[in-house]
Amino acid sequence: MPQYEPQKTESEIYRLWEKSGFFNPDKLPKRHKKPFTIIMPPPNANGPLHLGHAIFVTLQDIMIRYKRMKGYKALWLPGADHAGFETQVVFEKKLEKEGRSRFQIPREQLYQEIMAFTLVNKKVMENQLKRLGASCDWSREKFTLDEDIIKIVYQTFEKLKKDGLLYKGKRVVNWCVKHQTSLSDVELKYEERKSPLYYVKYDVPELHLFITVATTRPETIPADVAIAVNPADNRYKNFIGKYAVNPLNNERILIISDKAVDKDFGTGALKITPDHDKADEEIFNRHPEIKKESKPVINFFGKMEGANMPVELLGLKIFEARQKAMEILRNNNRFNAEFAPEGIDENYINNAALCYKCGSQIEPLNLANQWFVKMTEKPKTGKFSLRDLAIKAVKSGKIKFIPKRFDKIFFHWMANIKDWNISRQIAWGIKIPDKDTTDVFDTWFSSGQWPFAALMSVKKDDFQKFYPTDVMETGSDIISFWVARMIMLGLYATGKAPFKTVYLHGLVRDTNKQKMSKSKGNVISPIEMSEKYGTDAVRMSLIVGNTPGSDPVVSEDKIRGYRNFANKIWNAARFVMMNLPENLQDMDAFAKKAEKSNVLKAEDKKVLKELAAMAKKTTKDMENFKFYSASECLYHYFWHIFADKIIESSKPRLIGKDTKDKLAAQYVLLEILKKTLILLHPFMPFITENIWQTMPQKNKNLLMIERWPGQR
RNA sequence: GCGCUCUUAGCUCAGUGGUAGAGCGUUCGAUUCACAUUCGAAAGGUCGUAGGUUCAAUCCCUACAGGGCGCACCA
Repeated sequence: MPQYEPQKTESEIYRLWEKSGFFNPDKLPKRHKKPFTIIMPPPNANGPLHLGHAIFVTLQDIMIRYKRMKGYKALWLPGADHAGFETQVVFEKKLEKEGRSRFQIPREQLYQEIMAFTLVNKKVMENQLKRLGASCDWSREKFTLDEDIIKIVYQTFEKLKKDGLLYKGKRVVNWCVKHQTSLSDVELKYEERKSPLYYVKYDVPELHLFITVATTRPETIPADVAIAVNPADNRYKNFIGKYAVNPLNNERILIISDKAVDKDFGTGALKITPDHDKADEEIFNRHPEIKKESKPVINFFGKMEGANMPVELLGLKIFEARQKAMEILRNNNRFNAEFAPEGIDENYINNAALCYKCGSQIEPLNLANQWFVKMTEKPKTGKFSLRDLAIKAVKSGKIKFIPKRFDKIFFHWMANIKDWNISRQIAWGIKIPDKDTTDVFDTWFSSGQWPFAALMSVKKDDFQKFYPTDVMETGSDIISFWVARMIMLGLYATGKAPFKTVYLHGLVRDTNKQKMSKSKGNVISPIEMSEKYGTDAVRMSLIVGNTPGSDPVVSEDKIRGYRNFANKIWNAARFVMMNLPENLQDMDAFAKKAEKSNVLKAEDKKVLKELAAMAKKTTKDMENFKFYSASECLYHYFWHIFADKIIESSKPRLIGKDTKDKLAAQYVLLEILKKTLILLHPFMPFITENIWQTMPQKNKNLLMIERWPGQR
C-alpha cells in the first residue's frame, strides 16, 4: 500500500511547473541573473520519441534544472525539425503501404501532405517531451520551417553568395537511384564488396601497341574521354600525348599524365570518365588538353542512355550493362590476361558507397545546378575560411568537447573536408532561392544555423541576451553532420561561436550491445517505460553509469531498479514527516528553533558534516558534467547512508522520552531530507517536487527554484 | 590505409602511481517496525597478453591480440 505511484501525479506536477511560468527565464525571480542557455537539438518531427531522445532530454533537463536552482536565468529553447530527407523517407514508406508513390504526386501536394504528417508528429513529440519532464520554455518553441527561420537561412545563403563562398555548377554528386536525390558525403555508408577488376586493352594505332586499363566498371567505357598515367611511370612515357581507341565506340581518346594516378594499382593506367566518377572529374577539370566533351551514359534511373554506345547496352540497368559490356569486350578479344586469369581479377574487393537510408549503391552522376559551399576558401570580406574559423575556435578553447577526445575526431574531419553540396532533389524542405531549380536545401544547411536562427526569431533581444549559448548537448554520431556545421555557420554568420561546450552522449544499446532499431525489434519506448515505472526511474536509468561519449546499455531491469529507488525515497520521506512534531506548519521555523536550542550531539554534527561533504562532491560533479557520478553518489547516499544507517539509528531516539534528543533527531532527518530532495531534483524532478509539495512550508514554494546547497 | 577509443567481479560500468569499487545478478539468512519495489550477511577479480620505466604499475611507455568508432579510398 505505501508505494509511490508516479502515474497518478506526474502530469499534475508538470502542470504545476508550467503554471509557475518558471520555464521562461524572463519570469524567474530576481535572484536569477546570469543567463544560461541550451538550445534543444530539435527532434525530427516524424515519429515518436525513442530512448536516444530520452537521453538528451534527461541530460539537458538536468543541466537546466541545476543551473536554474543555482540562480541562473536558465533558458532551454525547444524546437522541432522538419528533417528533410529523413522525414521524406519515413513518409515514402507510409505512401508505399498505401500503394502510392511520391513520383506520382504533384510536388506542391506532396509538400502539403508531408507538412500535415509532420505537424501531427510534432504535437505527439511535444507531449512526449513534457511526459519526460522537460523543463523547456514552450513560449519560445521554434520549428525549422517557421517563416522567420527560413528568412534567416536565406540571409545566410545571400551572405555566402556575396562572399564568394557559394558556387553553382555541373558536378558529380552521390546519386541515390531509389530516392532520386543526391546525398552529401556524410550521408553515405561503405561496405566491402567483391567487384571484379577488368583488364581492358585499348589500341594505340600510332605506336602499333595497346595500353591496358584496369576498371571495375566496363559499362562506363563509352563515356571515357581520356586515359591517364602517372608522369613518373616509365612504362608509359611514350604513350603520353598519343591517342587510344575506345574499345566500345571506337572514338579517339587522349592519353595524358597526372600524378593522381597510382603507378602500383592495376596496370598504372586509368580510364577517365568524368560523368561517372568524382576523381575522374577532378582530373578531367585540370587537363584542358582533353578537347573531348564528356557525355554521360547512365541516366538518373540507373539505366544506360546516350549516344556512342553499342546498341546492345541501351536501356539496360547498370549491372546488366556490365555483363553485356564484358561479353562484347571478350568477343572482341579486349581482355588482357597478362595481369589476371582471362583478364579478370574476380577476387578484387573494394568499398562500395551506399545510401545510408536504403543501402542501394550510389551512382556518381553529373548533375547541373548544384549548389556548393566552399569550405576551405576565404570569404571576400573575411580572413578565414569556414574550416579555419571552426578549427580556430576549438584550438583556442572557445569551444570545448566533452569528452575531450572528440576534438581529435573533429580536427580529423576538418582536415579532410570538401566542398559541401547543399542541393537536394526532394520536395520536403526549404526551397533554394534560385529560379533555375526546384531543389531544396540539405536539411543540415538550415539546422546548422539553428542556435542563432532560433534565438534571433523568437524575441527581439533574445539573441543579445542568450547568444552565444552555453552547452550543445547531442549524440556523438552527428558531430560531423551537425555540430561541425553549426560551429562553422555560427561563427561565419554571427562572428561568435554558437556554444561554449559540446557534450556528446553515445548511442543507446540493448543488453546485447545492439543498437536499438525498429527493424531489429529491440526498441524500448521511453514513454511506455514512464507509464510502467515512472519518468524519474527512466531518467535515472539513462544517467547512472552513462559516461559522456560512450554507449549506454539500457534494460528494463535497470529501470525497475530505479523505480525501487523512487519508492525508497517516497517511504523515507514519509517516515521523516510522520515523525515530525504534530501539526507542524513551518519546517523552516522548526529548523531555526532546533538550531538555536543547541541540542545536537556530536554524532548529529558528524552526520550533517558528511551531508555537506556529499553535497559539495555532487556540486563538483555537476560542474564537471559528471552526471553519471553525481547520480550514483546520491543514490548511494540516500539509500545506504540516509535510509539504512541514519534513519535506522534515529528510531529509538524518536520514540524515546528525552524531548531534546528527539528534537535533535527530527531536525537531522528533516535537514537531510530537504538537502537530498534538492540535490536529487535535477535527476528525479517529479518525485522530489511531489514530496516537497507535501512538506510543512509556510509559503508553498516550488522545489524547482529552491536554492542549490552553497548558493545564496 | 590514416586516426581515435575500449578490454577491471556472471552482466553493465566507475576508478586511482602505493592493501581493487558501485549497481544489477547469485547464494544464505531475517520478517507484523516508513518501504518485500524491504533488511542483514556472503561468495566472486593474477584489472586483455608480453615487455619496459619506477622503490612501487590496473593506472605511464612500447609491442601484440580482440572489440567499437571516425575519416579516406585505387580506377
